[in-house]
Amino acid sequence: MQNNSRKKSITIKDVASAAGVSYQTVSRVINNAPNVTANVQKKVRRAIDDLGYVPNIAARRMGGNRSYLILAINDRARTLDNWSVGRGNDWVDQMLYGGMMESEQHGYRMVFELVDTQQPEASKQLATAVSSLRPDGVILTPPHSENQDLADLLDANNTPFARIGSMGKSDGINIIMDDYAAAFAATKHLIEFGHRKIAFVSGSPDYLASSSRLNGYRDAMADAHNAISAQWEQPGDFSFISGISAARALFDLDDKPTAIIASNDEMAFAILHEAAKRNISVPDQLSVISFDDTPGVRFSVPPLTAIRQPIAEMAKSAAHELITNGETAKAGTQILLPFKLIIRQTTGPVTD
Amino acid sequence: MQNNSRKKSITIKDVASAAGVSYQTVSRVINNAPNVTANVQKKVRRAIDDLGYVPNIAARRMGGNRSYLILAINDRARTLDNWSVGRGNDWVDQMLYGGMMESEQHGYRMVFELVDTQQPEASKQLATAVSSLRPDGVILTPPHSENQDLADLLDANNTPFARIGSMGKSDGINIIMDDYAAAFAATKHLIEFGHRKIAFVSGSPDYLASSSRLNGYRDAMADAHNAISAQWEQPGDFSFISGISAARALFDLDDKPTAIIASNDEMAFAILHEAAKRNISVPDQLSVISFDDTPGVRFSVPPLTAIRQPIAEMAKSAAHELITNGETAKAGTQILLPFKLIIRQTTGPVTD
DNA sequence: TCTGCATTTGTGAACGTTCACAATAAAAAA
DNA sequence: TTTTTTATTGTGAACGTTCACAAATGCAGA
Repeated sequence: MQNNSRKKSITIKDVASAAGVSYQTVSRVINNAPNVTANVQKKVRRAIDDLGYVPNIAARRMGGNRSYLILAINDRARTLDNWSVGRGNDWVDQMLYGGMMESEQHGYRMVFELVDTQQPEASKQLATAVSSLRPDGVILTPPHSENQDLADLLDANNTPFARIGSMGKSDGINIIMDDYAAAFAATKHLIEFGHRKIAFVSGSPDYLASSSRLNGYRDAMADAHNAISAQWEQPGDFSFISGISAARALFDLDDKPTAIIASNDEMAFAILHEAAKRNISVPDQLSVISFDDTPGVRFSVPPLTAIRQPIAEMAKSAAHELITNGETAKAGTQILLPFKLIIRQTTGPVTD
Repeated sequence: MQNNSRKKSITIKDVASAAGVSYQTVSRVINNAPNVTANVQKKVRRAIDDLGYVPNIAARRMGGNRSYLILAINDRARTLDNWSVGRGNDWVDQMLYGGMMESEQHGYRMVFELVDTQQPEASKQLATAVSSLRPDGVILTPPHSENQDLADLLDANNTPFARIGSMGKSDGINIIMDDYAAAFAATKHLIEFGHRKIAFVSGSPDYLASSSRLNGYRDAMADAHNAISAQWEQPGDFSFISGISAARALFDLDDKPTAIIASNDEMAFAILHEAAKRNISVPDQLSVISFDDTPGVRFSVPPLTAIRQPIAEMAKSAAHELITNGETAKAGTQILLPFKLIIRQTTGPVTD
């Protein structure tokens, strides 16, 4: 089978002549355009099926102003060592699953780009990918979803984008989980185990998620007629070190909490670390719940009970939004998705 | 920023007029074509940098007969439950890492498609993806790398493909690990722990990998002047049930082996299962090594020591081969990659 | 029946590249 | 020099689709 000549494929014109209509009519059918008689529709669809015609994505991009491509930006950092102990970046897998399924339904494709964490490399890589592919939308995942330079670049390029798993920003499309409800549920989970003295380590106030999570905790406590001692609400900024400070402050209290909710995994690790140092056994003497459920969480000792971001669903939602609303929904849309509480081994009943 | 009109981008003609040459000359520079004077090269490259020009991949596809796209086919099956315990499909992640890095260097992009395991859906999905994208190459991963229907389809479409992690077939480009060396190393690892009575459960004889692995085992044994009792070589077919049969046969022997090498993870699970049933403690009374290191392996009790397929490297190699040799290397190329022995908790010293 | 308007269908151009080949410039041979 | 050959540069067409608009058809109201 020689292949020196240009590859021949079935084109829209082949379908047109098979169906006895013009190529533009075939195009209308493909694009579900209005004003095509049912009869013609049927003829064309039959011809498409008979010939096994599939529109060429590159030609569609050339002719029109859509590329039928969604670009997903993920973090580049990973290592073989991580993989061999199961610490792969499962974001990619889940995004592909959620995003591809959705994209496919609309005739779209997803292209992945692994981007450096540092500027200016990140901007350069993104710019190249965008110029080359001209995607109809870009999905940003952590840590890039927090990178304003990338968002600005996309704005300048007039390319719609969605941030997923971000802590909440006010421009672009933001796909976030229902932080309030999640915090409420986490608190309730602890209350059901008999905990009353539940502490909360909040995240950086720069992010919308932080206050939502705090409010969820407060309302769940109020709901259970559980008074909150002011000292149980510790400030944090999502860093390990801020988690250590919070843990120390809480463990030094006379009226120690029996459970702590940390606003992210990193701070929860810190709490576990500090507890181990003081021989406070988890979950016997202390229950801990964290937010985000990043991959490393499964490997803490003991494995953390955590609120998990619904990554696949977020990607699906992001793709959907970009494909159907991309051009119009740039104004700071927030899309709220349900969370999931993954119960592992850091939560248990109170043991007096 | 209005966007009703067609999106304007920097084209090859913009670069041409900026550099004071014809667009074809710019094209030559982009494609590293010969017969361009150093001086003109420099002028053009400067103009490209100044304008931030990046060739449009869709237009390149339209004009020429390359699409600059590599299509990676992965298995569609996955579930949220798996993800929450860390059983994601890390193939996707690693392939993206290895494949993308390589593709990028050549101006290529990777597109992923998750394909059903059953025919005829699999063929249909692949056909659609191929017609729509017209990729310059396709990478097939397990279990699709063993699906001959897909290979035939690609052949009919005149689309080069590479199978990675397959057990070895004789057409297309096959990226496989060095099974012989891997089996040799696994055997040696056991010998170093003091094992002499090492059994081997082989895989289905339909696959090239099976005999390579068996030979590696035999040669390592010979190398250590370790005689192999005929009964220690048990046949298998990669299935759990065949692993059970082999385990029973071995455990019933008077001269029981102290270690078993299984030709894949599935059969190793079976051996672990049967050992537990008979209260044979691993690794104290029995060491086990498996091949492939599929994600589930880390979660066996105890976690299996295994030979790992170098997925990222395989993807890299596959992409490289398809991009540089795709058209010509269809005739059954085999590319051998180094393996890696991941030592976990099913191997240990002999305890008499 | 005819006019006018809405609906449906068709035609030419454009998108940004590469290909095939033509034209020019440079180098070698006469 | 002049001619021939070779290396370099340029031009028109093509790729497969959509867009913008033009043409044809259908259908109501006069």
